[in-house]
Amino acid sequence: MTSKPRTRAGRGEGGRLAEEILLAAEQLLVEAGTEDAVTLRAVAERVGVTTPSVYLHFADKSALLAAVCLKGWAELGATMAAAAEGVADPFEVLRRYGASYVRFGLDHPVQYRLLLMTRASAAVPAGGQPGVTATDVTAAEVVAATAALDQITQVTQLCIDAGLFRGEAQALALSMWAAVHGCVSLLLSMPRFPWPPIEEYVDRTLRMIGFGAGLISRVDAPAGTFGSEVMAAEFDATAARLAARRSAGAVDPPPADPG
Amino acid sequence: MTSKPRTRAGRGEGGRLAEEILLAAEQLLVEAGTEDAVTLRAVAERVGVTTPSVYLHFADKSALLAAVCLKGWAELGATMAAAAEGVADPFEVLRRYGASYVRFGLDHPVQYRLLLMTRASAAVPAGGQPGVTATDVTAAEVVAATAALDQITQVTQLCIDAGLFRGEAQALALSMWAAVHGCVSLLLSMPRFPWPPIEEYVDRTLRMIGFGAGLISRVDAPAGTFGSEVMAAEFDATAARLAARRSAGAVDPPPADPG
DNA sequence: AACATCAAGTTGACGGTGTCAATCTGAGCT
DNA sequence: AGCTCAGATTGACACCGTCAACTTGATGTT
Repeated sequence: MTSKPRTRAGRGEGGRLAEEILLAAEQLLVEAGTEDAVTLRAVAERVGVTTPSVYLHFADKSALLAAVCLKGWAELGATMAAAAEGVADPFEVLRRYGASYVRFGLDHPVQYRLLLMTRASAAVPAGGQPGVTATDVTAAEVVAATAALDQITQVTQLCIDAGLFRGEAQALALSMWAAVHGCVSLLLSMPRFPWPPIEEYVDRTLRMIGFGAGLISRVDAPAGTFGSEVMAAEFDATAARLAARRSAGAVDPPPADPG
Repeated sequence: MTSKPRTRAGRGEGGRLAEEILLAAEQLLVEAGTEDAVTLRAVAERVGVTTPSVYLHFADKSALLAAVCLKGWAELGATMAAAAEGVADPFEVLRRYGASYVRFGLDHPVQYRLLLMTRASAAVPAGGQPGVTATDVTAAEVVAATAALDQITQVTQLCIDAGLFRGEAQALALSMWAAVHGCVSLLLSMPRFPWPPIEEYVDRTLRMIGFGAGLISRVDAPAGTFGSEVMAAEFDATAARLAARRSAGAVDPPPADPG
């Protein structure tokens, strides 16, 4: 079964196997598209090593899976940043962050589900350094997950500074996170549901939560009430004026196709 | 191990065990808080029967788990309806639907996760009758999941009829679903994250997505653009007028504490 | 009341899983 | 050349979901 003879690792170089194991696990994960295809035996065989050897480098199976997820999530921050590069308008940055967040989730469905759609990954992000030894991943795991949130929070703060939002950046960001995460989660959980075109769905959700953030952060309605009839007329007037000023060219030109 | 002697079931009455199995599985699920505590052996022992007997009533383990989830989700529709009973304002109904949806998810964490936070439960809700034989649950599973969505969609349509929203009800409802589901999913996935008070978090998210729905459904900005500076002033003016009219008592009185 | 029927339930086993204690082995230092 | 101990293996354990073959007993019929 084992193909390569595999020269044994030297004294200090034991960590080499760790990387190979990580890679093999990741391959199995994306190939099969489900985490229960990632068997310690399958991983070990692919690397060309016996099963219990995995335990020399990972505390247990869940630690291995966590490490795999972590590896994928490292890209997200950079991806989001790249999607918003050169964009000055913080509101537009927010939209692009959201869009690339969703795209990332759909591109890495298994990792996303493992990290953010399972029970009780540890949390309290205080002081968690990414100095991950591939064993105490549980702490670093949450750091990776909240890194995206931090990025969103920062841009939200910029929106506040620009006078577009009001209130606490973190609070607004958490709700926007819920919206984008909800999109990803639903799309992943119900792939056969008759969704509208994904891009439209995501964009509509982003505009709703974004506009909502702008408006709600200025309305000091008591928590727990919506108001109703008044709003209809008010929204109409606002929408009309926004459209008018928009067509007058007072804002950023529409960006190129967000591919 | 088996406590009761268990009189054998009669000819046509084989379905009696099915219910007991279902109940035992549900108990194990909520007691342990995780689905992998629900072992066919554990379930069988709790009922007082041997393991393979389960297969006489459920196709396999996943069918059993699906049936358990289904049982829990049956309540949701009624819960949502009850939460909005006697409320005339469709916008307020929407808020209460959302709040009770989230509350339901947090109250049934395991069932919620199993049904809406795992991979690829079947879909295409067309014509799926809830005439569930406890075996072909996969179809009825999705019916239960989308029942809540349908309820939201209907009230969204009422909001459209009332002139509060514009556009396609289903599309708006899907985005609002993403927001509330996102709240539930995040709260369940990261219980140790330093969340703000849950009620505030949920209410804020609901107001954001609700206001956003009202506003965005009237702004025909090209998809993929947000606009920016203009909005700030516009939002200020809108918020001020909304607050003024609100304090003039033009809308529904604030509801009692939504407990 | 005796009997045959066949759904309801059991027995025993298979292959697969994560995990671990005990053991071997060989690369690198002395 | 030989020691050392990190690196890797052996063999086993307990548990899992699942199934084919078997037993049992409540029921409808005679």
